[in-house]
Amino acid sequence: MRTGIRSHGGTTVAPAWHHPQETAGKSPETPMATSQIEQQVMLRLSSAEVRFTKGRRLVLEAILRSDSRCSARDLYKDLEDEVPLSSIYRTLTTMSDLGIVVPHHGTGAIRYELAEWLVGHHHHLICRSCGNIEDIKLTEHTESIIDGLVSTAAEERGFIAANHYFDIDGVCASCARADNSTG
Amino acid sequence: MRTGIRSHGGTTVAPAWHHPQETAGKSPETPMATSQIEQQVMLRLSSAEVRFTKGRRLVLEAILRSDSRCSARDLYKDLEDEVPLSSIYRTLTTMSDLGIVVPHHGTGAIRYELAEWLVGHHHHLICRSCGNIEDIKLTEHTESIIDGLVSTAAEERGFIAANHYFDIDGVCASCARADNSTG
DNA sequence: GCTATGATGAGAACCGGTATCAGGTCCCAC
DNA sequence: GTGGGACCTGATACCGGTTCTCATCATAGC
Repeated sequence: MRTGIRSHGGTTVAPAWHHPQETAGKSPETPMATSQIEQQVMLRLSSAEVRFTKGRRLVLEAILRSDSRCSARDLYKDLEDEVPLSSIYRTLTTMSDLGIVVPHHGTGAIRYELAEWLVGHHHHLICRSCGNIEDIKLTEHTESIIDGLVSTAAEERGFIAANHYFDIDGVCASCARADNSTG
Repeated sequence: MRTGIRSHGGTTVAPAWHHPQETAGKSPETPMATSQIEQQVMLRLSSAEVRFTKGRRLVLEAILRSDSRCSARDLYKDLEDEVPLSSIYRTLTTMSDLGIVVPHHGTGAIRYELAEWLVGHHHHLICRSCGNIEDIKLTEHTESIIDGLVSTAAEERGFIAANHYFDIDGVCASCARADNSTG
């Protein structure tokens, strides 16, 4: 676990947390426009001497098109006979190592979403019933309270905090309604 | 995803979030003693009409012995030629459905830890470098602040919050030291 | 254009987890 | 105690997601 470097028979890059933008925990107040995101991704790829090939562009565009986090298979559905599944996996691994996308390990397949430095800092409402995950942005005031709690808890233990997860788990509005009406 | 009921060729039970102790989000201030946990687990199993067999007892004891969250394979290492791997998987599924253990999907295998109603509410410091996860308990005051943030964020969106995750990701003290000394 | 290096594509291999099913165990009624 | 039914176990086959392999292709630099 120490090195964090994976190969997959292709490009080998440094793990995400070696990128200053991640560890600083800074992310834009408002998400970037799609074209701007593509620019930023190209920059990061080139700074890691990784080519922005057709396959990688197609995968990135598919991720941008999809409104929620997506698995390799989801992307493959979108990109069938344009990019083979193995290349999608490879691209996701590369982009994850470069901190462009973030993997979410849950039930079933790993799902990826764009990193916070591209789409802005956010949290999640996770529905236990339908499994849906809603992204939420908290107010600046709330975030500053959370930041305070994080730094206190971390500093007390000699831990260097880089990021925090503040996710809420429960039952979403529509499932709660459905559950009420069916008993 | 709706029903949450899995079979696995064995016992079929209601999913964890149907148990009042979970959804109420209440957990003891201080963790129970081992024997007391075993008592509580027996109670929950019997209330679900699931037997506390030798295999299940051995798996539970192995979980109690291990100081951190463990995977089916970890337990198998401990219980080799006492409980076969397939039975360990089955037991973990059963206990997870009954809300006795909680699965953590991460890199690699699913790792299980005892549910909060048995070991108390806690949060995590996750080291990106060595992968170690440290359990931390926050002060009552801090928890009440978090509870406030949770209910505000949830209520605004018609979401019924049952639990929250407040985990901090970064570099642990020992990895930070190692990283400094090696450059 | 040539060459070194990186990237791709197809498919095999791997691995964690689940399903199947025969056989064993336990509980309860009689 | 014994017979029956429900539950549980153990061995193994199977499945789906992911990674590896390797031949081939593309690109940048000379």
